[in-house]
Amino acid sequence: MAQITLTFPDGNARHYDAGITAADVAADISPSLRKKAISATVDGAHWDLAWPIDADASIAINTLKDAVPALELIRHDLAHIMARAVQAIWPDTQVTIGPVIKDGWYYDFYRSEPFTPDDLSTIEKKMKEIINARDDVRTEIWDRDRAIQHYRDRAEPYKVELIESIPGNEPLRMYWHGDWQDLCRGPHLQNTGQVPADGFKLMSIAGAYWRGDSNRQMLQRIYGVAFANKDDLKAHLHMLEEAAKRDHRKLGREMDLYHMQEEAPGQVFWHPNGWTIYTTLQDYMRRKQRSDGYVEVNTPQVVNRVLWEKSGHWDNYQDHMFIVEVDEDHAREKTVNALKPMNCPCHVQIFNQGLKSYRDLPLRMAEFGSCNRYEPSGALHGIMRVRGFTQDDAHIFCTDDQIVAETEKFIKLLASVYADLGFHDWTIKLSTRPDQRIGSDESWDRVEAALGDACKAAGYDFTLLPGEGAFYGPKLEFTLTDAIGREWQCGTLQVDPNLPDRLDANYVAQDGAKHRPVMLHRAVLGSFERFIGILIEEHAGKLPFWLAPRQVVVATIVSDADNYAFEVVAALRARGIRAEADTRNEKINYKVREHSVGRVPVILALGGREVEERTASVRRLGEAQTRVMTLDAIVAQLAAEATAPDLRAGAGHGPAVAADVDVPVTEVDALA
RNA sequence: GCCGCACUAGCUCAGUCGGUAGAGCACAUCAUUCGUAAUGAUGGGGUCGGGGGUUCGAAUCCCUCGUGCGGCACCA
Repeated sequence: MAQITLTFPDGNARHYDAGITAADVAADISPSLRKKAISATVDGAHWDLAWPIDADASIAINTLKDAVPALELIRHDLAHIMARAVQAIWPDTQVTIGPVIKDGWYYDFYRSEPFTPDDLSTIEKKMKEIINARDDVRTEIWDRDRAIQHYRDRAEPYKVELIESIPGNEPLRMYWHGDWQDLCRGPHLQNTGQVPADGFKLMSIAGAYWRGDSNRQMLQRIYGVAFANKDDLKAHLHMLEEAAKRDHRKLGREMDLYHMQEEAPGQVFWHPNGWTIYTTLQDYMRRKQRSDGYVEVNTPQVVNRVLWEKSGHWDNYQDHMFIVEVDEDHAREKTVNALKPMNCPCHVQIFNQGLKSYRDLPLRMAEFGSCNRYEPSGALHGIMRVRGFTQDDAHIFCTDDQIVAETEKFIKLLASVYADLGFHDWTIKLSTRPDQRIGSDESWDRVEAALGDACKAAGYDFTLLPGEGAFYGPKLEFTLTDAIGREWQCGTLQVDPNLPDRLDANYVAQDGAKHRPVMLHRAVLGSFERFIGILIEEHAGKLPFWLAPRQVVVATIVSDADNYAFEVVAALRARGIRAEADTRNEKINYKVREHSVGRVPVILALGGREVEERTASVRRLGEAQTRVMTLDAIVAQLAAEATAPDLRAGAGHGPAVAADVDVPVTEVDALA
């Protein structure tokens, strides 16, 4: 028997017969380790204790104290334990797949009767029985035919299909605890008793399509979360409760920002407070874009279907457009229009007016474009996914050679905006060529590389989303996360050589001939609606002072201070600060609480002393401490804080003055 | 769009077995002039999401439509 050398994390090495299992290695170290062990890490791979090791390797024995492998195994085996529990309670249930996900796992079942929320506690109880039974985990290698026959005999067609779709002809690993069996590549715990029985919770039931295909059977998915112990579970559940308090839908009501109602599903009724955030953000973006060399345009809302047919959207997205029919003069055929679902075809119409020269490129054409898309009902989500929204949209018309530089310039603009708005944790995803696409592979190679290079040049990493690009070109997605960690695409940049072609855009190049420009579709915020939703959740409603809809409330303690309160409000408003007086006949405690709940960043309290001394007691949101300051000092300080970041002294992104000067793009470029 | 769940006063929620709807906050009026997260009293407020059905009788049971929530699918 050949000998192998296994090296331990402390650098020591031992020699064993080839084929020794990780469990035997653990036993060789100590009997207690053999008992506590859950798995091994062999040359970096997560290794089942029962698997043989055939060659020299590094090895580490894992116990429940090793968080990464432990959580992986706990969650993984809980998926199997849950499937066993479900089949024990409802034997007519078919099992499909059950992977580990962030914080837990899910398992998809087929059963004719729906699971109810009450069933979750029944299943949990059964799972705890299985854990307490401490059944040993056992695996066997089967060949495919035997496995397929087994699942045919058991009337488990989903498993049959699963095996048949596994490429190659390799044998499969079968897995048991007790008399329950599943198909699984492992690794696994030694026995079900190694799962902490009080560290998991079943969370929800949901529908999910078999194999993610909406044309196929809808299965029932049960989600669970699991941690190494009860305290970690409790901490996780507590975090979810805290996150729910930051939900923009809840805060939107509490702060009186907006509402939505049945007659206009997926569309926002902005209230004065919310609209203040919106317009403040829009003013800011307008300045940022102008100083970055964009020109701003505005295009029609209702556009004849002919343009959408030319652009190709009618074929692909007709069902997702709001159709507007007009019956002029009772003509036999009504004119069919669509509310614009995007701005790009209209921007090409502007580009196409007159002749464009290569000297005009890159031409950066921006619009705060109101769009309407008939999104599927199930997709709507607060103000984050809506049917009526406004993009901070722009299209950069440029040459192939300008793609890298323009993309890098855009990423820098986006990074500067996100930093100004308090976001430091965002990610870039590069979506590459899908199966169904147009254009040559060489062209895809070139453009995908251009986007990746631009990211690196701007100093940012990205992750790949293979096959997720649009049919005409790759895209960068810039994602932010909401209160409970769901990711939302906000910024985007897409390379599109197709639309200029379909809409016959061209420019005259150095050679005197007409050439096609490339279009970069790009947005920093994405939609104002979604971005404001994220902004609210990120700041838990406590927006930066310059964005806060109600910046200062001047609250009187006695009615003798009323006139001074109006004077203070007037002084603040004279400096552009959003201030209002609260002279109601209420106690200061009451006023402080109400405006704190309403997320007003600064409360100025006025009593007899303050009237006397022309001061105010300054209370910042979230701080119990107050500071008495003179009125002049307060006005000066708050006026400074109310200034948008791009207008502050030393703001790094382009001269603030230039923002208001109307100059052609090329000249701004020269300035930049 | 699909699966499941929900919808009761402006908001948050209670409402037993089918017997004619309640609380707190908010709002209004009055009293109170108060020093940093809820002063007290009184009062008004409801087509129980819409429609249909079962029943002597429906917030409650059934059907249907709408909207929302959690997922899935979708996201030009």
